[in-house]
Amino acid sequence: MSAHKLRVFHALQLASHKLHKLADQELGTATELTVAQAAALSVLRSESDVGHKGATQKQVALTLGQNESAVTAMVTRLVSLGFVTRSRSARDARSWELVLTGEGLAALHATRAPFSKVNRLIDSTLSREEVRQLADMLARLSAACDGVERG
Amino acid sequence: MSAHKLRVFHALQLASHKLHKLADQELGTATELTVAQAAALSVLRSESDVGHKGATQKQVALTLGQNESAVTAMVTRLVSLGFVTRSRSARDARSWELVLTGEGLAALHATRAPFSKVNRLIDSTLSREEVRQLADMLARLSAACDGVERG
DNA sequence: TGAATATACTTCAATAGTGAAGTATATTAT
DNA sequence: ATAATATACTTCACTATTGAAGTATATTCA
Repeated sequence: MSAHKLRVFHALQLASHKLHKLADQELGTATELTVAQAAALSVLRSESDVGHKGATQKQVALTLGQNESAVTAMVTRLVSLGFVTRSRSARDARSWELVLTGEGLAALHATRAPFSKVNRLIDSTLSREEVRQLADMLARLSAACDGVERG
Repeated sequence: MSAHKLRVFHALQLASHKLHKLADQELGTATELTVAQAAALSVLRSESDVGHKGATQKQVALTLGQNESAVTAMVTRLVSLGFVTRSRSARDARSWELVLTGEGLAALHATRAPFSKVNRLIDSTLSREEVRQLADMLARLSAACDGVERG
């Protein structure tokens, strides 16, 4: 009985890894970004859209479920690539205000086409209804993981 | 419409990452293995069970969807931890025969309890039928990725 | 107000993976 | 048999992440 659930965990890790690798290969030929970089930039885009102010590294870490040290390293790379600016927050001198540059936004747009190749693969594998169910289950699993920290 | 599929891809990466991190935390306190190491060892156990001979690095790489260079590094770590032996194959002098040691098998067994905590989280989030469907969809997505290499 | 505590970030060593270029052994075709 | 090619693995530089320990700034409470 345990083997059954272990299989789900392993199946999730395997599918995630293979799709990630495939997506990185598609991005590699067509864009200047990796999957991980695109994820970070898209968080900055959402956060900036909402508040007009830049996001903090803490916000990015929470959204992506990562440690703050991972975000420090990622943002350092993105800044040196010219896709993000990092300036001290006026409200809190401990935190940074991260803002997408024009180049960052353009690079993020350029990921749409290669990502759509991955989308087509998913579409050719799962029905529309299955995609909906999958997204729902995955969101619930993510939320369940968040609950563990506190509970 | 594209955003919908992108969400599934991101949801998969996020859930996978969070569950992986959680599982590593559970393993960390209770075992000598990481999730990635347990995955590699469990491939060796299956392959050994079948043929009585050790698996090759190529077999591990194919099973886990990884590059051979990743497996080289992983096996080096597992050998230095004493969980795997690596000896030249009699049939093919290019390849290694990888075999689980007693300690490796014991370490793998010790992961069962911490992994079952992750299982319980999955069980408390998804119904039995949903777990079945999820595993099925993930297996199909993995297979679809494999098909891309050739097609 | 000042001391204790919490928060935002950084640094470091380590694991884990990629992809490109290389070595050594096998296999295939001429 | 040998030349061309394929395969199994290695090495290297790099991205990406963790977790522990540290710094600097905020917040809270006595």
